[in-house]
Amino acid sequence: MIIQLDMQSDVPIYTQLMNQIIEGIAGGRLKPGEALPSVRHLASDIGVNLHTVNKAYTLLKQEGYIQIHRQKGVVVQPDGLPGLTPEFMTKQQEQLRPIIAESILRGMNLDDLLHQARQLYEQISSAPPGKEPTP
Amino acid sequence: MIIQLDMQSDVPIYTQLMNQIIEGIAGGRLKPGEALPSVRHLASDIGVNLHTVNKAYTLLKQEGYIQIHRQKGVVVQPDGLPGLTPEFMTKQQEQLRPIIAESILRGMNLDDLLHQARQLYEQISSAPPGKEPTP
Amino acid sequence: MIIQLDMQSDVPIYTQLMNQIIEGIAGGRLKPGEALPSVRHLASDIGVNLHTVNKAYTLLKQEGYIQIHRQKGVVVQPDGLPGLTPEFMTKQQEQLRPIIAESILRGMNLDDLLHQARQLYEQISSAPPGKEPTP
Amino acid sequence: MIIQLDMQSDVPIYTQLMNQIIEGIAGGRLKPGEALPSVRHLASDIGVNLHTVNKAYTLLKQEGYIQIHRQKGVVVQPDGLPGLTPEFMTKQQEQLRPIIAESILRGMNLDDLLHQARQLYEQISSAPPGKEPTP
DNA sequence: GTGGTCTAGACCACC
DNA sequence: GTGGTCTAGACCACT
Repeated sequence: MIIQLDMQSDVPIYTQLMNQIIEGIAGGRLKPGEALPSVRHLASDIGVNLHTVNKAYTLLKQEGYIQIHRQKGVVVQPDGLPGLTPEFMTKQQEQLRPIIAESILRGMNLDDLLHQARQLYEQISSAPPGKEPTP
Repeated sequence: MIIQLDMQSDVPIYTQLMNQIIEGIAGGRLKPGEALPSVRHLASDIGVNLHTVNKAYTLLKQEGYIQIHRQKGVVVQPDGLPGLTPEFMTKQQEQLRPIIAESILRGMNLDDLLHQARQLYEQISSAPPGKEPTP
Repeated sequence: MIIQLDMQSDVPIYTQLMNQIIEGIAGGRLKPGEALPSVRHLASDIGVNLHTVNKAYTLLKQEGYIQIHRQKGVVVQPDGLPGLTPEFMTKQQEQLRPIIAESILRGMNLDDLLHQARQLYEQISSAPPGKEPTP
Repeated sequence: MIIQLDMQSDVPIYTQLMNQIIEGIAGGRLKPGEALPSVRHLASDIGVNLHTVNKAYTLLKQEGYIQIHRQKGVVVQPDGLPGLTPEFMTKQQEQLRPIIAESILRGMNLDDLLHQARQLYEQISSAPPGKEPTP
């Protein structure tokens, strides 16, 4: 699992971390039940502060994407993931809304937008780097 | 033009303001060339500090959505926007990526996602609140 | 004498006015002793406030470029223009300094900069629109 | 890096700050990748408000001269600048135009103007104050 | 009355 | 401790 961080970005490092781990799970590169590196290990690997990794893990746990065991360490949620709660749907709409508004304003038509979304959906769920999905 | 702000939200007020104005333009409730309220006026209307509105306007100007006109005050950009520049497409992808990844992880299928996007697109561009253009 | 103003510019209208009149004199389109339109006339011609034109004229007078007669109205200074005072040289350097610094930083070499300056010098002093220099 | 501000000048403090930092980079006194003082530190050093420094830094960041790095703080842009884009050339001409017009009007001949430009170019790019790079 | 600038003080998110 | 955000109040330049 390779993590790419942009230190100049205005999106917080812990958020970037969360996003990349979520993408990893969504793409199948991280399987349910699989172990994640320890806070200390990951922090030194990617060269960020312990607190930063810790915050990302804590939030991922709160949102139900991972489990934090005292002994086994950090593992990807094996018991089924959160699902499409009403809260999530609301959050999703609020996030999509400004992106779509700007796209409209720049003259993007509906088909192009949907095409873009489809492409990203397939790209993310296809999990290019890492093992082939078990045949 | 009605502005709805969520003071509890973690998204900055000036960003909420920007988004709502962009949505207003995208939906046709704000027409190109139309005047926007002055910084002071809008600030007292929505009950925030003058500088907060000023920051939103300044950023909107920098991104080309509005003009700050020496005589007419603040007006919606009458010439079109830059359009679908490569920079915009990259930004859009980076914004969409984590949203779609999380959707995948929560089990949303492609059709539902596209449906959601279509609905928002139509909702935003239909300009629901406000009078019909006088026939 | 045609005046072109940019209402969106962040440079004040009265400054734009001054610059254009100075350019007009430098280019020979306005001759020493020649009359300029009255404050009222010019203001209504270019669609700006009386005070704005008045401020431009007052400053031009202060700097010695024009004279304001109670009866003859406003005329281009016939008695010889200010000249290269030490104050002007200082001002000029302070204005050029940041422009040149930025040019250096963007990789413009000295020859290109000088070429640019020469071109502008010749362009401005050649006075394309208006009468031919008396043969 | 010594900053000299003129509190009486009509050019805004944040602009003076920007210009001096740009000159510092152009002259090699500030090297690409080098750290700049924090907003608070610089503000107290030069005796202005924190927000004034912040504004200068924010604008410099927007124009690509510096980066605001999540870990290292504020650093001089390590990658080069955009270069001589058409937008820059246009902006440069619009800035030079009134300066040159006024110079012509005051009787400065072309050679003297070019001499002045060359001198400033060399003065700025020679980086006078500061130690020689240790041999 | 408009936007632009500056100051001051406070809280928060991030690292 | 860092930058980011918000508030508040003041003065000025411009129109």
